[in-house]
Amino acid sequence: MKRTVPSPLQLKLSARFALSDEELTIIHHFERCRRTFLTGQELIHEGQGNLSAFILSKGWAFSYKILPSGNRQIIEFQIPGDFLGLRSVLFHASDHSIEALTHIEASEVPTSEISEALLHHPRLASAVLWAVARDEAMVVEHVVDLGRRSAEERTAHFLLELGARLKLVKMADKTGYDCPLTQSHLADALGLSSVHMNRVLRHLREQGLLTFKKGRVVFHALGRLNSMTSFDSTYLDQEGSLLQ
Amino acid sequence: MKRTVPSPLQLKLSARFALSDEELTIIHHFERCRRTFLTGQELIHEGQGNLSAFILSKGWAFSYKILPSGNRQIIEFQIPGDFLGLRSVLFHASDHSIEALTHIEASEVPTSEISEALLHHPRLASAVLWAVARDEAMVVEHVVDLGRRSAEERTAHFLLELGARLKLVKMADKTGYDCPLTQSHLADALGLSSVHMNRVLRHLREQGLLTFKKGRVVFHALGRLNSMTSFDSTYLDQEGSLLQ
DNA sequence: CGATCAGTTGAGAATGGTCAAATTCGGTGG
DNA sequence: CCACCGAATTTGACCATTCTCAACTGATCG
Repeated sequence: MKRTVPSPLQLKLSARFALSDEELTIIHHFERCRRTFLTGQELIHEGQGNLSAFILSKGWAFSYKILPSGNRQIIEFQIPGDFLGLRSVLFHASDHSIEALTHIEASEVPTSEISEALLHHPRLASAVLWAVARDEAMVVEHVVDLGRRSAEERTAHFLLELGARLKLVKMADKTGYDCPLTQSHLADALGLSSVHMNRVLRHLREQGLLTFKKGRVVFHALGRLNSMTSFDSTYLDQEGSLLQ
Repeated sequence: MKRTVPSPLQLKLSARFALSDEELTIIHHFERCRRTFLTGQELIHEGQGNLSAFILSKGWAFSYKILPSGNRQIIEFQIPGDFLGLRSVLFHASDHSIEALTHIEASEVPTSEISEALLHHPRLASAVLWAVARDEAMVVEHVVDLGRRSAEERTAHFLLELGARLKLVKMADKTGYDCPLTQSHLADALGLSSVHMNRVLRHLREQGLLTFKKGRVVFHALGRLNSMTSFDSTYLDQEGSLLQ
Protein backbone atom coordinates (compact mmCIF):
# COMPACT_ATOMS: atom_id res chain seq x y z
CA MET A 1 0.00 0.00 0.00
CA LYS A 2 1.32 3.37 -0.99
CA ARG A 3 1.59 5.82 1.88
CA THR A 4 2.93 9.35 1.73
CA VAL A 5 3.65 11.56 4.72
CA PRO A 6 1.17 10.75 7.55
CA SER A 7 -1.52 13.35 8.25
CA PRO A 8 -1.75 15.04 11.66
CA LEU A 9 -4.84 12.99 12.46
CA GLN A 10 -3.11 9.76 11.62
CA LEU A 11 -0.17 10.82 13.77
CA LYS A 12 -2.44 11.63 16.69
CA LEU A 13 -4.46 8.44 16.52
CA SER A 14 -1.73 5.97 15.75
CA ALA A 15 0.38 7.31 18.62
CA ARG A 16 -2.26 5.65 20.82
CA PHE A 17 -3.88 2.93 18.79
CA ALA A 18 -2.40 0.14 16.77
CA LEU A 19 -4.60 0.63 13.73
CA SER A 20 -4.83 -2.05 11.08
CA ASP A 21 -4.08 -1.37 7.45
CA GLU A 22 -7.78 -1.46 6.75
CA GLU A 23 -8.42 1.17 9.37
CA LEU A 24 -5.59 3.32 8.12
CA THR A 25 -7.15 3.12 4.69
CA ILE A 26 -10.43 4.41 6.05
CA ILE A 27 -8.69 7.30 7.77
CA HIS A 28 -6.87 8.00 4.56
CA HIS A 29 -10.22 7.86 2.80
CA PHE A 30 -11.61 10.38 5.32
CA GLU A 31 -8.96 12.82 4.29
CA ARG A 32 -9.63 12.50 0.61
CA CYS A 33 -11.82 15.54 0.03
CA ARG A 34 -9.49 18.47 0.64
CA ARG A 35 -10.84 21.98 0.97
CA THR A 36 -9.30 25.31 1.84
CA PHE A 37 -10.86 28.23 3.70
CA LEU A 38 -9.78 31.82 4.02
CA THR A 39 -9.21 33.61 7.31
CA GLY A 40 -12.55 34.60 8.79
CA GLN A 41 -14.61 32.16 6.75
CA GLU A 42 -17.26 30.15 8.58
CA LEU A 43 -17.03 26.38 8.28
CA ILE A 44 -20.07 25.64 10.38
CA HIS A 45 -22.83 27.95 11.48
CA GLU A 46 -24.77 27.60 14.70
CA GLY A 47 -28.17 26.07 14.11
CA GLN A 48 -27.20 24.66 10.74
CA GLY A 49 -28.35 21.12 10.08
CA ASN A 50 -27.39 18.27 7.80
CA LEU A 51 -23.71 18.94 7.90
CA SER A 52 -20.29 17.45 7.48
CA ALA A 53 -17.42 17.16 9.88
CA PHE A 54 -13.94 18.30 8.99
CA ILE A 55 -10.48 17.15 9.87
CA LEU A 56 -8.12 20.07 10.18
CA SER A 57 -4.79 19.44 8.47
CA LYS A 58 -3.27 22.90 8.28
CA GLY A 59 -3.94 26.19 10.09
CA TRP A 60 -6.04 27.15 13.09
CA ALA A 61 -9.79 27.41 13.64
CA PHE A 62 -12.02 28.16 16.61
CA SER A 63 -15.49 27.17 17.76
CA TYR A 64 -17.68 29.74 19.48
CA LYS A 65 -21.14 30.89 20.40
CA ILE A 66 -22.61 34.36 20.13
CA LEU A 67 -25.04 35.53 22.81
CA PRO A 68 -28.01 37.83 22.10
CA SER A 69 -26.04 40.62 23.78
CA GLY A 70 -23.49 40.23 21.01
CA ASN A 71 -20.90 38.79 23.37
CA ARG A 72 -18.83 35.99 21.97
CA GLN A 73 -17.57 33.00 23.93
CA ILE A 74 -14.87 30.98 22.24
CA ILE A 75 -15.18 27.34 23.21
CA GLU A 76 -11.90 25.96 21.94
CA PHE A 77 -9.22 26.63 19.38
CA GLN A 78 -8.60 23.84 16.92
CA ILE A 79 -5.20 22.93 15.59
CA PRO A 80 -4.03 20.44 12.95
CA GLY A 81 -5.16 16.89 13.68
CA ASP A 82 -8.35 18.01 15.43
CA PHE A 83 -11.86 17.17 14.33
CA LEU A 84 -14.15 20.09 13.59
CA GLY A 85 -17.86 19.73 14.19
CA LEU A 86 -17.78 16.10 15.21
CA ARG A 87 -20.30 16.75 17.96
CA SER A 88 -22.54 18.55 15.49
CA VAL A 89 -22.58 15.52 13.25
CA LEU A 90 -23.52 13.25 16.12
CA PHE A 91 -26.45 15.57 16.85
CA HIS A 92 -27.42 16.24 13.23
CA ALA A 93 -27.35 19.96 14.03
CA SER A 94 -24.74 22.34 15.24
CA ASP A 95 -24.94 24.03 18.61
CA HIS A 96 -22.00 26.29 17.81
CA SER A 97 -20.18 27.98 14.94
CA ILE A 98 -16.68 27.33 13.66
CA GLU A 99 -14.54 29.93 11.93
CA ALA A 100 -11.15 29.79 10.23
CA LEU A 101 -8.61 31.73 12.26
CA THR A 102 -5.96 31.51 9.57
CA HIS A 103 -5.96 30.24 6.05
CA ILE A 104 -6.72 26.56 6.59
CA GLU A 105 -6.78 23.23 4.84
CA ALA A 106 -9.31 20.70 6.00
CA SER A 107 -10.83 17.47 4.77
CA GLU A 108 -14.57 17.33 4.59
CA VAL A 109 -16.08 14.08 5.85
CA PRO A 110 -19.79 13.64 5.18
CA THR A 111 -21.98 12.34 7.98
CA SER A 112 -22.78 9.17 6.08
CA GLU A 113 -19.13 8.18 5.92
CA ILE A 114 -18.60 8.65 9.64
CA SER A 115 -21.75 6.76 10.45
CA GLU A 116 -20.68 3.99 8.10
CA ALA A 117 -17.24 3.71 9.62
CA LEU A 118 -18.61 3.68 13.16
CA LEU A 119 -20.98 0.83 12.43
CA HIS A 120 -18.52 -1.37 10.58
CA HIS A 121 -15.20 -0.58 12.20
CA PRO A 122 -15.62 -0.82 15.95
CA ARG A 123 -11.97 -0.15 16.69
CA LEU A 124 -12.17 3.03 14.69
CA ALA A 125 -15.33 3.89 16.60
CA SER A 126 -13.32 3.53 19.79
CA ALA A 127 -10.72 5.89 18.42
CA VAL A 128 -13.38 8.46 17.62
CA LEU A 129 -14.89 7.95 21.06
CA TRP A 130 -11.48 8.63 22.52
CA ALA A 131 -11.18 11.83 20.49
CA VAL A 132 -14.55 13.07 21.68
CA ALA A 133 -13.67 12.24 25.28
CA ARG A 134 -10.40 14.11 24.94
CA ASP A 135 -12.25 17.14 23.60
CA GLU A 136 -14.56 16.95 26.57
CA ALA A 137 -11.61 16.78 28.97
CA MET A 138 -10.25 19.98 27.46
CA VAL A 139 -13.57 21.75 27.77
CA VAL A 140 -13.81 20.60 31.38
CA GLU A 141 -10.42 22.11 32.10
CA HIS A 142 -11.73 25.26 30.48
CA VAL A 143 -14.66 25.28 32.92
CA VAL A 144 -12.21 25.15 35.82
CA ASP A 145 -10.25 28.02 34.26
CA LEU A 146 -13.33 30.18 33.95
CA GLY A 147 -14.94 29.22 37.22
CA ARG A 148 -12.18 29.17 39.76
CA ARG A 149 -8.94 30.63 38.46
CA SER A 150 -7.95 34.29 38.51
CA ALA A 151 -7.50 36.06 35.19
CA GLU A 152 -3.76 35.63 35.44
CA GLU A 153 -3.68 31.94 36.39
CA ARG A 154 -6.32 31.29 33.78
CA THR A 155 -4.33 32.93 31.03
CA ALA A 156 -1.12 31.15 31.95
CA HIS A 157 -2.87 27.82 32.24
CA PHE A 158 -4.63 28.20 28.93
CA LEU A 159 -1.47 29.11 27.06
CA LEU A 160 0.37 26.18 28.64
CA GLU A 161 -2.38 23.81 27.58
CA LEU A 162 -2.30 25.14 24.05
CA GLY A 163 1.45 24.56 24.06
CA ALA A 164 1.03 20.98 25.20
CA ARG A 165 -1.51 20.30 22.47
CA LEU A 166 0.73 21.84 19.83
CA LYS A 167 3.67 19.81 21.06
CA LEU A 168 1.76 16.62 20.24
CA VAL A 169 1.68 17.65 16.58
CA LYS A 170 5.21 19.01 16.58
CA MET A 171 4.16 22.65 16.42
CA ALA A 172 5.67 23.73 19.75
CA ASP A 173 8.69 23.05 21.90
CA LYS A 174 9.73 23.93 25.44
CA THR A 175 10.51 27.53 24.50
CA GLY A 176 7.11 28.37 23.02
CA TYR A 177 5.15 28.34 19.79
CA ASP A 178 3.85 30.41 16.90
CA CYS A 179 0.36 31.57 17.66
CA PRO A 180 -1.96 33.46 15.32
CA LEU A 181 -4.42 34.52 18.03
CA THR A 182 -5.14 38.15 18.72
CA GLN A 183 -5.65 39.39 22.26
CA SER A 184 -9.37 39.65 21.50
CA HIS A 185 -9.53 35.97 20.63
CA LEU A 186 -7.82 35.12 23.86
CA ALA A 187 -10.12 37.46 25.79
CA ASP A 188 -13.22 35.83 24.30
CA ALA A 189 -11.90 32.39 25.18
CA LEU A 190 -11.02 33.35 28.75
CA GLY A 191 -14.13 35.36 29.54
CA LEU A 192 -12.28 38.67 29.90
CA SER A 193 -12.55 42.05 28.21
CA SER A 194 -9.81 42.68 25.69
CA VAL A 195 -8.63 45.65 27.74
CA HIS A 196 -8.14 43.53 30.80
CA MET A 197 -6.60 40.78 28.69
CA ASN A 198 -3.97 43.25 27.61
CA ARG A 199 -3.15 44.20 31.19
CA VAL A 200 -2.91 40.59 32.29
CA LEU A 201 -0.52 39.78 29.45
CA ARG A 202 1.60 42.78 30.35
CA HIS A 203 1.75 41.67 33.96
CA LEU A 204 2.79 38.14 32.97
CA ARG A 205 5.50 39.65 30.80
CA GLU A 206 6.70 42.00 33.56
CA GLN A 207 6.96 39.09 35.95
CA GLY A 208 9.20 37.33 33.45
CA LEU A 209 6.75 34.44 33.07
CA LEU A 210 5.75 34.50 29.42
CA THR A 211 5.46 36.76 26.39
CA PHE A 212 2.49 36.84 24.04
CA LYS A 213 3.42 39.01 21.13
CA LYS A 214 3.42 39.27 17.37
CA GLY A 215 2.21 35.83 16.62
CA ARG A 216 4.42 34.05 19.08
CA VAL A 217 4.13 32.78 22.65
CA VAL A 218 7.42 32.47 24.54
CA PHE A 219 7.72 30.79 27.94
CA HIS A 220 10.40 32.40 30.09
CA ALA A 221 9.95 30.39 33.27
CA LEU A 222 8.22 27.08 32.65
CA GLY A 223 8.81 25.87 36.19
CA ARG A 224 7.15 28.85 37.81
CA LEU A 225 4.35 28.74 35.25
CA ASN A 226 3.63 25.09 35.90
CA SER A 227 3.53 25.49 39.64
CA MET A 228 1.50 28.69 39.54
CA THR A 229 -1.18 27.04 37.42
CA SER A 230 -0.76 23.48 38.69
CA PHE A 231 -0.71 22.48 35.05
CA ASP A 232 -0.89 18.79 34.33
CA SER A 233 -1.07 17.58 30.77
CA THR A 234 -1.93 13.96 31.53
CA TYR A 235 -5.38 14.29 30.01
CA LEU A 236 -3.86 15.37 26.72
CA ASP A 237 -1.20 12.77 26.06
CA GLN A 238 -2.77 9.92 27.96
CA GLU A 239 -1.39 6.69 26.61
CA GLY A 240 -4.22 4.52 27.81
CA SER A 241 -7.29 3.72 25.79
CA LEU A 242 -9.84 1.01 25.57
CA LEU A 243 -7.75 -0.66 22.89
CA GLN A 244 -4.65 -0.42 25.04
CA MET B 1 -37.70 -12.20 27.53
CA LYS B 2 -38.72 -11.04 30.94
CA ARG B 3 -38.53 -7.29 31.38
CA THR B 4 -39.46 -5.36 34.46
CA VAL B 5 -39.77 -1.58 34.69
CA PRO B 6 -37.22 0.06 32.33
CA SER B 7 -34.24 1.78 33.93
CA PRO B 8 -33.63 5.50 33.43
CA LEU B 9 -30.71 4.70 31.11
CA GLN B 10 -32.83 2.43 29.00
CA LEU B 11 -35.50 5.13 28.86
CA LYS B 12 -33.01 7.74 27.79
CA LEU B 13 -31.35 5.64 25.11
CA SER B 14 -34.38 3.94 23.65
CA ALA B 15 -36.15 7.28 23.27
CA ARG B 16 -33.58 7.94 20.58
CA PHE B 17 -32.37 4.58 19.32
CA ALA B 18 -34.28 1.54 18.21
CA LEU B 19 -32.23 -0.95 20.16
CA SER B 20 -32.42 -4.64 19.40
CA ASP B 21 -33.31 -7.22 22.01
CA GLU B 22 -29.69 -8.23 22.09
CA GLU B 23 -28.61 -4.68 22.80
CA LEU B 24 -31.27 -4.27 25.45
CA THR B 25 -29.94 -7.39 27.07
CA ILE B 26 -26.47 -5.89 27.22
CA ILE B 27 -27.79 -2.71 28.77
CA HIS B 28 -29.70 -4.82 31.23
CA HIS B 29 -26.50 -6.71 31.90
CA PHE B 30 -24.69 -3.41 32.52
CA GLU B 31 -27.13 -2.61 35.27
CA ARG B 32 -26.72 -5.93 37.00
CA CYS B 33 -24.23 -5.00 39.70
CA ARG B 34 -26.21 -2.66 41.92
CA ARG B 35 -24.46 -0.64 44.61
CA THR B 36 -25.58 2.08 46.97
CA PHE B 37 -23.61 5.03 48.28
CA LEU B 38 -24.27 7.38 51.16
CA THR B 39 -24.44 11.14 50.86
CA GLY B 40 -20.94 12.55 50.69
CA GLN B 41 -19.27 9.30 49.66
CA GLU B 42 -16.76 9.43 46.84
CA LEU B 43 -17.41 7.16 43.89
CA ILE B 44 -14.34 8.17 41.94
CA HIS B 45 -11.29 10.03 43.10
CA GLU B 46 -9.21 12.33 40.92
CA GLY B 47 -6.03 10.65 39.77
CA GLN B 48 -7.34 7.18 40.51
CA GLY B 49 -6.62 4.58 37.89
CA ASN B 50 -8.03 1.25 36.83
CA LEU B 51 -11.61 2.09 37.54
CA SER B 52 -15.19 1.29 36.70
CA ALA B 53 -17.91 3.46 35.29
CA PHE B 54 -21.31 3.71 36.92
CA ILE B 55 -24.81 4.21 35.69
CA LEU B 56 -26.83 6.30 38.08
CA SER B 57 -30.28 4.91 38.69
CA LYS B 58 -31.45 6.80 41.76
CA GLY B 59 -30.32 10.00 43.46
CA TRP B 60 -27.94 12.80 42.49
CA ALA B 61 -24.14 12.98 42.20
CA PHE B 62 -21.68 15.62 41.05
CA SER B 63 -18.28 15.65 39.41
CA TYR B 64 -15.72 18.23 40.46
CA LYS B 65 -12.10 19.25 40.70
CA ILE B 66 -10.27 20.74 43.67
CA LEU B 67 -7.57 23.34 43.03
CA PRO B 68 -4.43 23.65 45.17
CA SER B 69 -5.98 26.78 46.68
CA GLY B 70 -8.72 24.53 48.03
CA ASN B 71 -11.30 26.01 45.68
CA ARG B 72 -13.75 23.58 44.22
CA GLN B 73 -15.20 23.73 40.73
CA ILE B 74 -18.20 21.52 40.14
CA ILE B 75 -18.25 20.32 36.55
CA GLU B 76 -21.72 18.87 36.31
CA PHE B 77 -24.47 17.41 38.42
CA GLN B 78 -25.54 13.91 37.49
CA ILE B 79 -29.10 12.67 37.65
CA PRO B 80 -30.67 9.26 37.10
CA GLY B 81 -29.88 7.81 33.69
CA ASP B 82 -26.52 9.53 33.47
CA PHE B 83 -23.18 7.78 33.17
CA LEU B 84 -20.63 8.50 35.88
CA GLY B 85 -16.95 8.38 35.05
CA LEU B 86 -17.35 7.28 31.45
CA ARG B 87 -14.62 9.65 30.34
CA SER B 88 -12.36 8.32 33.08
CA VAL B 89 -12.77 4.81 31.78
CA LEU B 90 -11.90 5.87 28.25
CA PHE B 91 -8.71 7.43 29.62
CA HIS B 92 -7.87 4.67 32.11
CA ALA B 93 -7.50 7.35 34.77
CA SER B 94 -9.79 9.93 36.25
CA ASP B 95 -9.19 13.64 35.78
CA HIS B 96 -11.91 14.52 38.28
CA SER B 97 -13.70 13.24 41.36
CA ILE B 98 -17.32 12.20 41.73
CA GLU B 99 -19.28 12.41 44.95
CA ALA B 100 -22.75 11.29 45.96
CA LEU B 101 -24.94 14.31 46.59
CA THR B 102 -27.76 12.25 48.05
CA HIS B 103 -28.12 8.63 48.93
CA ILE B 104 -27.72 6.98 45.54
CA GLU B 105 -28.14 3.72 43.72
CA ALA B 106 -25.82 3.04 40.85
CA SER B 107 -24.73 0.08 38.75
CA GLU B 108 -21.04 -0.55 38.52
CA VAL B 109 -19.83 -1.43 35.04
CA PRO B 110 -16.23 -2.63 34.82
CA THR B 111 -14.02 -1.24 32.07
CA SER B 112 -13.69 -4.64 30.43
CA GLU B 113 -17.42 -4.91 29.92
CA ILE B 114 -17.69 -1.50 28.29
CA SER B 115 -14.72 -2.20 26.10
CA GLU B 116 -16.20 -5.54 25.14
CA ALA B 117 -19.56 -4.04 24.26
CA LEU B 118 -18.01 -1.26 22.21
CA LEU B 119 -16.00 -3.67 20.11
CA HIS B 120 -18.78 -6.15 19.44
CA HIS B 121 -21.89 -3.99 19.40
CA PRO B 122 -21.29 -1.04 17.11
CA ARG B 123 -24.80 0.32 17.48
CA LEU B 124 -24.36 0.37 21.22
CA ALA B 125 -21.03 2.10 20.69
CA SER B 126 -22.86 4.77 18.74
CA ALA B 127 -25.28 5.18 21.61
CA VAL B 128 -22.40 5.63 24.03
CA LEU B 129 -20.75 8.05 21.64
CA TRP B 130 -23.98 10.01 21.59
CA ALA B 131 -24.07 10.09 25.39
CA VAL B 132 -20.51 11.40 25.57
CA ALA B 133 -21.26 14.05 22.95
CA ARG B 134 -24.32 15.13 24.89
CA ASP B 135 -22.22 15.45 28.04
CA GLU B 136 -19.80 17.58 26.12
CA ALA B 137 -22.59 19.81 24.82
CA MET B 138 -23.68 20.45 28.41
CA VAL B 139 -20.16 21.29 29.51
CA VAL B 140 -19.85 23.65 26.55
CA GLU B 141 -23.01 25.44 27.61
CA HIS B 142 -21.45 25.65 31.04
CA VAL B 143 -18.40 27.37 29.55
CA VAL B 144 -20.67 29.99 28.00
CA ASP B 145 -22.39 30.46 31.35
CA LEU B 146 -19.11 31.05 33.15
CA GLY B 147 -17.42 33.07 30.47
CA ARG B 148 -20.04 35.45 29.18
CA ARG B 149 -23.16 35.52 31.29
CA SER B 150 -23.76 37.65 34.37
CA ALA B 151 -24.18 35.87 37.68
CA GLU B 152 -27.93 36.27 37.43
CA GLU B 153 -28.36 35.08 33.84
CA ARG B 154 -25.97 32.25 34.56
CA THR B 155 -27.92 31.08 37.58
CA ALA B 156 -31.26 31.23 35.78
CA HIS B 157 -29.86 29.49 32.72
CA PHE B 158 -28.27 26.73 34.75
CA LEU B 159 -31.42 26.01 36.74
CA LEU B 160 -33.47 25.95 33.54
CA GLU B 161 -31.07 23.49 31.98
CA LEU B 162 -31.22 21.27 35.02
CA GLY B 163 -34.99 21.37 34.76
CA ALA B 164 -34.91 20.35 31.12
CA ARG B 165 -32.62 17.41 31.89
CA LEU B 166 -34.83 16.29 34.76
CA LYS B 167 -37.92 16.54 32.56
CA LEU B 168 -36.41 13.91 30.25
CA VAL B 169 -36.44 11.41 33.10
CA LYS B 170 -39.80 12.55 34.44
CA MET B 171 -38.36 14.26 37.51
CA ALA B 172 -39.53 17.80 36.66
CA ASP B 173 -42.49 19.56 35.10
CA LYS B 174 -43.21 23.12 33.97
CA THR B 175 -43.62 24.36 37.52
CA GLY B 176 -40.25 23.19 38.80
CA TYR B 177 -38.51 20.27 40.45
CA ASP B 178 -37.15 18.82 43.67
CA CYS B 179 -33.52 19.72 44.02
CA PRO B 180 -31.17 18.53 46.76
CA LEU B 181 -28.45 21.10 46.01
CA THR B 182 -27.28 23.55 48.62
CA GLN B 183 -26.44 27.13 47.69
CA SER B 184 -22.77 26.20 48.09
CA HIS B 185 -23.07 23.47 45.50
CA LEU B 186 -24.65 25.90 43.11
CA ALA B 187 -22.00 28.51 43.87
CA ASP B 188 -19.20 26.03 43.15
CA ALA B 189 -20.82 25.06 39.87
CA LEU B 190 -21.39 28.66 38.77
CA GLY B 191 -18.02 30.05 39.83
CA LEU B 192 -19.47 32.33 42.50
CA SER B 193 -18.93 32.71 46.23
CA SER B 194 -21.73 31.25 48.30
CA VAL B 195 -22.42 34.69 49.74
CA HIS B 196 -22.98 36.17 46.32
CA MET B 197 -24.95 33.09 45.27
CA ASN B 198 -27.33 33.84 48.09
CA ARG B 199 -27.81 37.43 46.95
CA VAL B 200 -28.38 36.42 43.34
CA LEU B 201 -31.01 33.88 44.37
CA ARG B 202 -32.72 36.49 46.51
CA HIS B 203 -32.81 38.91 43.61
CA LEU B 204 -34.29 36.30 41.27
CA ARG B 205 -36.93 35.60 43.89
CA GLU B 206 -37.69 39.30 44.41
CA GLN B 207 -38.16 39.77 40.68
CA GLY B 208 -40.71 36.98 40.71
CA LEU B 209 -38.63 34.82 38.38
CA LEU B 210 -37.84 31.69 40.37
CA THR B 211 -37.48 30.37 43.88
CA PHE B 212 -34.66 28.12 45.06
CA LYS B 213 -35.53 26.95 48.52
CA LYS B 214 -35.64 23.96 50.80
CA GLY B 215 -34.95 21.32 48.23
CA ARG B 216 -37.20 22.69 45.55
CA VAL B 217 -36.82 24.94 42.53
CA VAL B 218 -40.01 26.72 41.44
CA PHE B 219 -40.30 28.67 38.19
CA HIS B 220 -42.65 31.64 38.51
CA ALA B 221 -42.23 33.15 35.06
CA LEU B 222 -40.93 30.65 32.54
CA GLY B 223 -41.44 33.01 29.64
CA ARG B 224 -39.38 35.79 31.14
CA LEU B 225 -36.75 33.29 32.28
CA ASN B 226 -36.40 31.76 28.83
CA SER B 227 -36.03 35.10 27.10
CA MET B 228 -33.68 36.52 29.71
CA THR B 229 -31.33 33.56 29.33
CA SER B 230 -32.06 32.73 25.69
CA PHE B 231 -32.45 29.16 26.86
CA ASP B 232 -32.70 26.53 24.17
CA SER B 233 -32.88 22.88 25.12
CA THR B 234 -32.38 21.47 21.63
CA TYR B 235 -29.03 20.00 22.51
CA LEU B 236 -30.59 18.01 25.32
CA ASP B 237 -33.54 16.32 23.68
CA GLN B 238 -32.18 16.18 20.18
CA GLU B 239 -33.97 13.44 18.31
CA GLY B 240 -31.33 12.93 15.70
CA SER B 241 -28.49 10.48 15.96
CA LEU B 242 -26.23 8.57 13.69
CA LEU B 243 -28.64 5.65 13.86
CA GLN B 244 -31.56 7.94 12.97
C1' DC C 1 -29.52 21.83 74.95
C1' DG C 2 -25.33 22.43 72.58
C1' DA C 3 -23.40 21.54 68.13
C1' DT C 4 -23.32 21.88 63.39
C1' DC C 5 -24.46 23.27 58.93
C1' DA C 6 -27.13 26.04 55.61
C1' DG C 7 -28.65 30.38 54.80
C1' DT C 8 -28.71 35.60 55.44
C1' DT C 9 -27.04 40.25 55.89
C1' DG C 10 -23.71 44.27 56.19
C1' DA C 11 -19.38 46.80 55.16
C1' DG C 12 -15.30 47.43 52.80
C1' DA C 13 -11.91 45.67 49.42
C1' DA C 14 -10.48 43.64 45.05
C1' DT C 15 -10.98 42.15 40.58
C1' DG C 16 -12.33 43.09 36.27
C1' DG C 17 -15.42 46.06 33.02
C1' DT C 18 -16.47 50.30 30.26
C1' DC C 19 -15.39 54.37 27.86
C1' DA C 20 -12.31 57.06 25.50
C1' DA C 21 -8.11 58.33 23.63
C1' DA C 22 -3.48 57.33 22.01
C1' DT C 23 -0.06 54.49 19.68
C1' DT C 24 1.89 50.92 16.93
C1' DC C 25 2.09 48.21 12.85
C1' DG C 26 1.38 45.86 8.55
C1' DG C 27 -0.31 46.59 4.40
C1' DT C 28 -1.77 49.52 0.12
C1' DG C 29 -1.92 52.98 -3.23
C1' DG C 30 0.36 56.98 -5.11
C1' DC D 1 9.77 55.87 -0.62
C1' DC D 2 5.97 57.96 1.74
C1' DA D 3 1.26 59.01 3.26
C1' DC D 4 -2.57 56.78 4.77
C1' DC D 5 -5.81 53.29 6.47
C1' DG D 6 -7.67 49.96 9.50
C1' DA D 7 -6.92 46.65 12.85
C1' DA D 8 -4.62 45.42 17.04
C1' DT D 9 -2.62 46.99 21.09
C1' DT D 10 -1.82 50.08 24.95
C1' DT D 11 -2.91 53.25 28.62
C1' DG D 12 -5.69 56.18 31.94
C1' DA D 13 -9.71 57.18 34.68
C1' DC D 14 -13.68 55.73 36.58
C1' DC D 15 -17.34 52.35 37.55
C1' DA D 16 -19.68 47.71 38.56
C1' DT D 17 -19.68 43.30 39.97
C1' DT D 18 -18.26 40.11 42.92
C1' DC D 19 -15.31 38.68 46.90
C1' DT D 20 -13.90 38.43 51.71
C1' DC D 21 -14.54 38.80 56.39
C1' DA D 22 -17.49 38.67 59.99
C1' DA D 23 -21.48 38.32 62.49
C1' DC D 24 -26.05 36.44 63.14
C1' DT D 25 -30.33 33.48 62.33
C1' DG D 26 -32.64 29.22 61.88
C1' DA D 27 -33.26 24.46 61.35
C1' DT D 28 -31.92 19.74 62.50
C1' DC D 29 -30.06 16.11 65.29
C1' DG D 30 -28.14 13.30 68.83
